[in-house]
Amino acid sequence: MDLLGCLSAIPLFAGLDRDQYEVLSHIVVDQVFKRGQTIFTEGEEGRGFYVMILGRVKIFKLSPEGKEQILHIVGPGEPFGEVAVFAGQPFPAHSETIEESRTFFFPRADFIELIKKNPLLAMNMLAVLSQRLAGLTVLIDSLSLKEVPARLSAYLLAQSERKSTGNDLSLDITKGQLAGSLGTIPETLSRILAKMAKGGLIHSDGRRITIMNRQGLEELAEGQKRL
Amino acid sequence: MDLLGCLSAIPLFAGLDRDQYEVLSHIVVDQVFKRGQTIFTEGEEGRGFYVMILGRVKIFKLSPEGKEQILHIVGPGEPFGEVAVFAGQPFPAHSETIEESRTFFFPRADFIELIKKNPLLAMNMLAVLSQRLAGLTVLIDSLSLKEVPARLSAYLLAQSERKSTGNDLSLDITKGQLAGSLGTIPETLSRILAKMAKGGLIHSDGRRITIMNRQGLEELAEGQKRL
DNA sequence: TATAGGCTTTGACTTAAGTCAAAACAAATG
DNA sequence: CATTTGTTTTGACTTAAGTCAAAGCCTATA
Repeated sequence: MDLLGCLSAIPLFAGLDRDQYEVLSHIVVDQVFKRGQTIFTEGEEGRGFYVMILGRVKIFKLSPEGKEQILHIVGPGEPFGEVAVFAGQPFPAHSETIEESRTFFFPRADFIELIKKNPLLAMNMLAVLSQRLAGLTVLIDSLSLKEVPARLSAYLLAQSERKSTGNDLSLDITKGQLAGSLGTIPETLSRILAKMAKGGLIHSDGRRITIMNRQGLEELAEGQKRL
Repeated sequence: MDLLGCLSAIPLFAGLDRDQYEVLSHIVVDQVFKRGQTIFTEGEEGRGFYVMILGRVKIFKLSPEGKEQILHIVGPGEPFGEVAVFAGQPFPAHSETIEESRTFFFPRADFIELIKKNPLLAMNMLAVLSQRLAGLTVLIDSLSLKEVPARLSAYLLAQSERKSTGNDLSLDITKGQLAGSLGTIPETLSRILAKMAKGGLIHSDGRRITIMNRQGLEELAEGQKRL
């Protein structure tokens, strides 16, 4: 797809006028990555931010022992790496593609110029950052105050909601990545899925999962019941 | 202190000119709270945001069983509750004063008008949100990838850094609140402090703590050593 | 200064979830 | 299609941190 077409499909740039798209198209850097490539590393200086055009990246923290906590999986249309642009700090996390990807890179200085002249763009960016903040808040809540079965239930319910595919859903990430998103490890995830299946809450076959008892899952997610 | 004096001491409003302070002073609502008062509740609609003038509030999540995870303790000069203004979502967490406090409240609609006309204000707000995001990122890292002794060590080191009072420091929150900030409970915190003292890492007497072995604490914080 | 309420500590016990190791399964590539 | 590489599952074991209950401390105020 052409530059302007891509740009106008990005919610962050919604409502901008022709001139502004023009400017954007001049400062943007079109990039392609293979699966598993690092886009930036925690601690690295942020020279700009990215918008995902096609594919997906994981944004994650890494422990010294190599355990990953995924903060966010970024899909098409979403920006990432913005924090480093505005906070004047290095990137606070790592990012790596989980599939072949295409991104638009916007150099810091140019973008700041642009945003200073476009209140709407500034408001859009404030909305994006605020939503991310709300998102991390939910993650903290779940890591600190819920146990793994509750987190997994919430994830499955959210997923079936988002895709509105009834009670059937197919994981769009590996179970290892799912474990990393839920703040646990693959072994534990595996055991809990097995337990949920045994308890008649779900039916699980590889990546396809069917919700057999939605209310049960909801109670688990709320912490009203235990597995 | 008078309105304008207070306003000009707030980093978020740094660099604004006289006219803009004038406008701010007209839309601001000066509020006073006693210790332990709720300012807003998770899920409540956000009609505006706050800046702390004097005192402190805790921003926290609550589990069904009543356990608290503190996201942030807001002190003088810092804004809070901004997410609800820009994300068009309800407040994502609770807030309650931990001491007698004075806040400035800025109603949503008025403030949005103002920010649309002031690129500098927008940039300042972007910086604030970005820093918060980076902060939550660190919290997630520590909750998910570190154990309690490491979190506590990091906290003590950061505290002694921030106050640059050598190896002596005095906790400025209760141990219960500290536990809530570290994602644990008072009993666990108490035991770990006792263990650290026994191990010669610190000396602890009520709220005063002396760092006896800084390198040891650093190793603990990094996860290179265990308690 | 007595007393009530909130903090903090300690002990005994339970448990969720992690580690380590190995097998079983998929799936990707030459 | 065969083999290599990565992912998922299972089992046996360990452990950090939580629960519950009780006692001990502060310290604020009446």
